[in-house]
Amino acid sequence: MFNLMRLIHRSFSSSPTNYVLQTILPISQLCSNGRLQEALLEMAMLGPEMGFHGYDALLNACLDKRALRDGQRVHAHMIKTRYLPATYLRTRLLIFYGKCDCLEDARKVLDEMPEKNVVSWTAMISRYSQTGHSSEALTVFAEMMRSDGKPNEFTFATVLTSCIRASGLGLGKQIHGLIVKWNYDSHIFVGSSLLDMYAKAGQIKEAREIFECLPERDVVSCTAIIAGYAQLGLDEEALEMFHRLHSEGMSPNYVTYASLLTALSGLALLDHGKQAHCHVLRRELPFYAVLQNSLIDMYSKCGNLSYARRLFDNMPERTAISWNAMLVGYSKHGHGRMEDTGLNIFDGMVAGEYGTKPGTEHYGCIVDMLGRAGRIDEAFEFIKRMPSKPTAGVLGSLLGACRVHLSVDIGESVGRRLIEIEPENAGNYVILSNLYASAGRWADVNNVRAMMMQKAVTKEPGRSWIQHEQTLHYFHANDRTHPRREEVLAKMKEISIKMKQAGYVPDLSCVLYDVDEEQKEKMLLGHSEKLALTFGLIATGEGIPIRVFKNLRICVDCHNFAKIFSKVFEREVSLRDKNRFHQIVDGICSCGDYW
DNA sequence: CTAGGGTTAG
Repeated sequence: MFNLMRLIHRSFSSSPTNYVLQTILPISQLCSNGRLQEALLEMAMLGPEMGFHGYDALLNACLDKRALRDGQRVHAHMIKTRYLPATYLRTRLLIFYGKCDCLEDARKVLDEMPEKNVVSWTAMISRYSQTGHSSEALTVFAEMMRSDGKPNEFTFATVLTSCIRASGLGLGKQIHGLIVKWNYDSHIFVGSSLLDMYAKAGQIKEAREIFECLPERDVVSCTAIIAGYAQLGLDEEALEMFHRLHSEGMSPNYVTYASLLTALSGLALLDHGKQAHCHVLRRELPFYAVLQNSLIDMYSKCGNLSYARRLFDNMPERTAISWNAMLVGYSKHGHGRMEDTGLNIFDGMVAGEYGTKPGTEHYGCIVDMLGRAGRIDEAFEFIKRMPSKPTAGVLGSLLGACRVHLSVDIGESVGRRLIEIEPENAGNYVILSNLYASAGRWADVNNVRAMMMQKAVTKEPGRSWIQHEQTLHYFHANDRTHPRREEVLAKMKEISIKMKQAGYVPDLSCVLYDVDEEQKEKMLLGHSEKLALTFGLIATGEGIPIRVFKNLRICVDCHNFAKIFSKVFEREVSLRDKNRFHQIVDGICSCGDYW
């Protein structure tokens, strides 16, 4: 380098163009030595002779430091000296503004470019998409297509991520068509973006197919398919793909672990979750908030609140998600009981104490809270006072509360309304018919069933499982598939007698069929969570806690059964259902029977 | 010069 400089010096020292040596070379040297301010002083002394190299060096230095002010001075200098930058330099300017989060300025640079190329278009699209401005990203993409710009693999990889967020799968499919037409579909970046799009749209089969057709796979594409499954609650499939990633010789990174943990929390596999945690620590993967948040969630959903709390306390920086995960943990474990505090906070919001007025989601929280506490009338009044139309989520949580607290009238009105809004959601029909059943209104039960059949809505079948020696043992209601079902049934007969002696009274309102009482009792004993509990008693040694999981919400009768079970057999029982954790010790549940 | 996958929430 030094020799080269001397060479340049010798050949140009007497030439009129030796400005390169005297001015621009020092500027780029100052820039690369991090002495940006001095370089800017040099610039101030010069006119248009700054030229391409001078501006390029300065802009690069400003970009490195994200020095917005300084970059603006460079830009101003170009304008003042009437320098007309070429496409490359304009693109650098665009990227600079984009990375400094000045999207409007970046956009202006793009608009004023006499000739745009793929890079300038793509840089703009990518900045919009990375800052969450999905529809703007799509607008720029559309403009690019209209003005005959030809997208490349970079453009496709980036634009697809905005499709699902801003416009739905329709546009995504059209772009998919272009990708196939121009042969970018086997490109690994484009492919992982594509499969991610289909997965996020719920079309996991398509996503899997794209994944399988990729000529090569890497951590990112594997993580995309794992995350896709995990986000849809297809936890076993997610685990399967995680194993595949391993067996194909790749190493998971922190994003992979975050998604893996989602799947593990879904199945409540605490031991595997701990293992994943160990791997993360041993491999010294970056401990970003994303990863910590998913660990907090995993521990809390797997029943280990104190670990979750320890992680939370040790976080150097918490995001909103960390707080949510922790709060959800407490509330699912029944440590909530904070209706009055909640109402206070809400009133404070209305009074403007927190700088934000309550929005739909806050009204939703209050409705949920009141509903769980059995204050159904108040919750219903609250919904009427909401500033906007109540969402299906809010109505759904109130309907659930009506079921638990047997408020038939309000439940009926909420349920009917909900079915109008969400006719495809099987849960709505099921809860409404449960409610009718508990009131003995069998004609209405049949009516709702008929509506369900007519609209061909199907409900996810209820099942419970228990982990034993690295295997998950699944049970359906009246299970006929488990290899040890005979043993379980025999044991069930035996324990039901002991249970009754200890005060278990079957809650017949939990049966959804109009049959005689003896039949009802039999049906109750066939519930999947009871079968899993019984299996746990057989399979594990004395005094070992039994942990059962259910994919839907646990029924009132099974909850009661489990409480007495824990007392009679001196076992700690933990029951995790779709929404909540029930930690039962000596007949007392952590939820305080507050669902 | 420009690119893909991520945690919570009835």
